[in-house]
Amino acid sequence: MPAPLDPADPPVPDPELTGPELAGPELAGPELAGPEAAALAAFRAARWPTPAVTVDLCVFTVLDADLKLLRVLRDQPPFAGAPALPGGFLRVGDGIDDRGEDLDAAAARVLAEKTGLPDGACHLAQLQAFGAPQRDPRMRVITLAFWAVVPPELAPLVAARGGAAWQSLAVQRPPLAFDHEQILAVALRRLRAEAEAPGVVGRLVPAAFSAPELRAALEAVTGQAIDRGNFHRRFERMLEAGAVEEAPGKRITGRRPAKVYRFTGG
Amino acid sequence: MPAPLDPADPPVPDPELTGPELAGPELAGPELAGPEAAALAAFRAARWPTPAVTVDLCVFTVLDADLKLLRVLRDQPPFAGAPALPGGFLRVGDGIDDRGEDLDAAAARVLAEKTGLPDGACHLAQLQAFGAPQRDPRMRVITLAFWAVVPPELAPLVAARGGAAWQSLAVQRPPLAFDHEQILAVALRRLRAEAEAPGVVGRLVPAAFSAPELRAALEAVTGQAIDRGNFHRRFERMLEAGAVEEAPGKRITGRRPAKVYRFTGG
DNA sequence: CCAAAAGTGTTAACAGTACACCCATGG
DNA sequence: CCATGGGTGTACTGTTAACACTTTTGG
Repeated sequence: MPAPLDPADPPVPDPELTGPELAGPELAGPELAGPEAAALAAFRAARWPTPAVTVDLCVFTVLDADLKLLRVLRDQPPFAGAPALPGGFLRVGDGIDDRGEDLDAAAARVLAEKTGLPDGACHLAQLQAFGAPQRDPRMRVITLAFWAVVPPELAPLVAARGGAAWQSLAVQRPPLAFDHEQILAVALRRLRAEAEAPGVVGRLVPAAFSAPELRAALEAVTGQAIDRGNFHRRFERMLEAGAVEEAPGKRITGRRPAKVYRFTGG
Repeated sequence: MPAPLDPADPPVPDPELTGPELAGPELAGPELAGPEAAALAAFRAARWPTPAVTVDLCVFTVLDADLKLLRVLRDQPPFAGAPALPGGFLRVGDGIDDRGEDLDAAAARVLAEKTGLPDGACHLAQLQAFGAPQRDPRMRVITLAFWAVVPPELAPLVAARGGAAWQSLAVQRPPLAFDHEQILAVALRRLRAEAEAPGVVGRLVPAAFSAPELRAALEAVTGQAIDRGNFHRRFERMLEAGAVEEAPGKRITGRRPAKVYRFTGG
């Protein structure tokens, strides 16, 4: 079971994260009148035990026809030294007046923190929640898992930042900490299922790409070979549908050069 | 945005739900020694603001070739009197020694509470988390949405219990409270995508069913007509694959009786 | 010229669509 | 006997898989 908790792991109470406790009665009242006010105050005064909520990211990219995952190395126990998914706490504010950030915004923020990439450059979508009671040995932590795809041209930029690095998924590797292997398995299924969806397939290759490059990227993602001829016809359909268009230039590979294309915004 | 909170809505602090606050330093230490103990204690002592976490269910059934949703009526503001998805709080225990229940277990428990149905009789799977900051006007609440399919033969049993009732999705209806319409939309997409998956299709019809009944159920779920002849061939493939088998008896409908089948456990 | 990779074509099998037809039953 | 609906067949179409062939390049 995982909690990213990242570099500034547990014992560093970020002033932005720590605030007044959740729903203290003395914080109860914003501006509300009528019969609802009583119910509101009572609702907030009742203290349910609440779990810690984190966001974990499965960030993928395809480099050199090889599917890679962004991983950090934990510097705190538990699992100190082990690789893990990048993640962070969901910002909740005080829960009453300051409601904190949306789930998607939290994922985008963590992604930006770990990669330094501008928002919108990557595909980012929610996977599901993971919350087995013992998934974090320290306390009850529920994580909202997201998956993301970073365009190959941007991938080298993220490695420069501290901690994070690209790990090939095609080779033997040490297991991820917590239940992150389980999360990765679900994310991989989702990535494969949606590899050809608009918004995803466009991030598997550079902005300008050749048909063989796209085929190789899809092969890297799905893990199985794609017939060249059959793929070419699928690609021609994408051309006719207007999903891709020819781009200027040619791809020089040492042998016969290939035409280059780009995905159309629309 | 939603928080089910259900009959026993906010101001009734369930003794099973309320416990010591999360991660008080005085609760820090179970049995752990070595250098990890310090980090553990520090981690637990640091208090992050945590959101309330609930579980909301989109429970479907097909009755009389009509797709229906299980809904409750709220008896507390906000949205008093409005229909809503059944739901409840995730049990977390104290988060340290008592870790509470798994997410799937929470969903199964809420489903059992609202329907009285035995576990395993229904298909139940996680959808995703919904947590827009203002989805509940009272405070920050994150809900883990699940979707479920109840076999038609068991559906009449649930209406007997308090509050919950089946609402047809084919007719005009008042909107659900909070963001439950948004959750329902996602759940419907998922139901339609997985309607023919094993474990789902078997819950759309009674244990003994005729081919036309299954066709009608799928039509009710997807909302569009299915050709009889084409469906028959698909059904024959299911027969040959061993997914379904003939059952004794005939379906007497007033016209020509139809053969009855049942889904095979394997 | 040759190897390698890009690009093109051919074919069979299969699944989906649309529609026509027969058969069994209750009234 | 007849209307209704269960059950069956057929022709057309589009997609996929498998594989052979041609073209273009660098060495």
